[in-house]
Amino acid sequence: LAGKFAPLFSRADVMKYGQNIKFDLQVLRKYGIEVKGPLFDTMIAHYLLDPEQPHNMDHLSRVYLNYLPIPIETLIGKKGRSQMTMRLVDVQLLKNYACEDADVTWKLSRILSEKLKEEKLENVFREIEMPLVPVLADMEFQGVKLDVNALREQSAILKNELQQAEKEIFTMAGSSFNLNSPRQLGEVLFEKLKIIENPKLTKTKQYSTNEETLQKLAGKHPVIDKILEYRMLQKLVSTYVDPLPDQINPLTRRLHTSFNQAITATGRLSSTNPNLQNIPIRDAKGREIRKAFVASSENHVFFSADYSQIELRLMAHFSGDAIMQEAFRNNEDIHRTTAAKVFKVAPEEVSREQRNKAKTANFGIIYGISAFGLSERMGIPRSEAKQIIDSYFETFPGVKDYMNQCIFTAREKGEVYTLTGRRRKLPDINSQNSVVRGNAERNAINAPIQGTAADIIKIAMINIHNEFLKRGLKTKMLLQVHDELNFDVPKEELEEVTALVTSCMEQAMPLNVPLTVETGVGRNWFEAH
DNA sequence: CCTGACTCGC
DNA sequence: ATGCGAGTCAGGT
Repeated sequence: LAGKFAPLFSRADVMKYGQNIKFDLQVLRKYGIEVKGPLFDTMIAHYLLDPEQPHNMDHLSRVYLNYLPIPIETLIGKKGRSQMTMRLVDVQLLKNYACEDADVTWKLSRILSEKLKEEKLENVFREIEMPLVPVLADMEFQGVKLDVNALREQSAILKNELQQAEKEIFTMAGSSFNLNSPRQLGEVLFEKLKIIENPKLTKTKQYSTNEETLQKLAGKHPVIDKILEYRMLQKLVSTYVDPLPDQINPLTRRLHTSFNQAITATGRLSSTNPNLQNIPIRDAKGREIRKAFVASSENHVFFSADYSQIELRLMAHFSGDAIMQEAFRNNEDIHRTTAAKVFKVAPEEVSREQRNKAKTANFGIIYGISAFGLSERMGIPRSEAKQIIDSYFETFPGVKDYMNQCIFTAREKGEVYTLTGRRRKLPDINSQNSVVRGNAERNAINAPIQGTAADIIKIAMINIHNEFLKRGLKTKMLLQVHDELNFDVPKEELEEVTALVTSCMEQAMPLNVPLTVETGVGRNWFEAH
């Protein structure tokens, strides 16, 4: 049956409609059918119209067609052990379901297509989101090779350290308990050992034992450092080292993530099953895990390319701030330059501490931070934080104006936009509740920046994918981590691919500051990054 | 099966 | 009380 439709699917002049059409592409691919040409995904169309709403078909059908489709549960049962597969469903029931599914998708597409046009979202839909679908499908299909032995070795070492830490903690605490239970840990620390007077509580009145809280208590009792060590080791083992090998597909022997294109409020992708966008890097022990993400063979290398400071560069672009733009045009170390200007010292006189504070301030700015937040983050008094912020805005007056402009636009339009016209609605921007309103104001500043960065890397991915195809390269794009792309490259293609990827990423969108890309290469992700 | 606390990434 | 995500575990239903 699939064969009869194959010629239609391969026609570049026929639009293919679907709800979550990446899934259909992948199913058809299993039957050797390559789908070509323009796509229309109702899920993604609705995501662009209102990213924070649900995008499942039942919801869309109810809202736009005033119709409740046959729930899939009536065919295959509820989720869980007893759920059947589509193959086992009576063919007459399946026919009704499938035809209705196609009909609802088509009817939705008529309505959503019109709305995209009316709301000036057709361009980002047609030129970015739809062309990205087959790119992501290819990346997911390709998968990444995992060195299982490397992880097994790490697992053995970490579990030893974990046992040792656990033993020492129980000795210091004078009893055993479930260390993975924050509640039990809190009772031991604050009721049994009584390490401080008035412990911080969570919103549900439990003792707070999170990392930030424990860091502040580190000097009070030697057990605290051990607990922090235990937490780190436990996280590495239970989230990465042990589960990852179990998620390898036995047929392909690769790890295949899913990239979700219709989840985030800002336009970023997200990654699940497994999430390969949060593999550890900051901590040395965690970073070792990246050694297990390897090139597909001895003749291939793992190649990584990431944007340098893309969000701050976008702040410089949007704000038009002359000082910040100049720093990027001269390819300066932006945190050092910021520190020099904010603390009024020569760039070469900037201390490590000053640079770190400037770095925190730069990130805080993108997120719309307050003096309070900055003081917490830097571990300094609020008055000092306020001085830094004042000095920051004196240094970069355009940034301050731009931030106010974002909030003004949001109040007027009830939404904010990225460079491609992608939008985020901000219904709370005029809320009477200052907490709720403050949140919307930070979104108004952050969403255009984070969202434009997402637009840019999506454009780069599409162009890179097309160039690979056009030039007949065997290199495969594997992973996207928000400002970074990773590839499996045959050694003989490395030179060409490095130039091509760098160029596609740097030239993805013209801005009034340059975008720069840093690349790395090695046998694995650890070496490449 | 759900929620909260926690911790990993950009 | 700085933005955006996902996974694990405990502990409750």
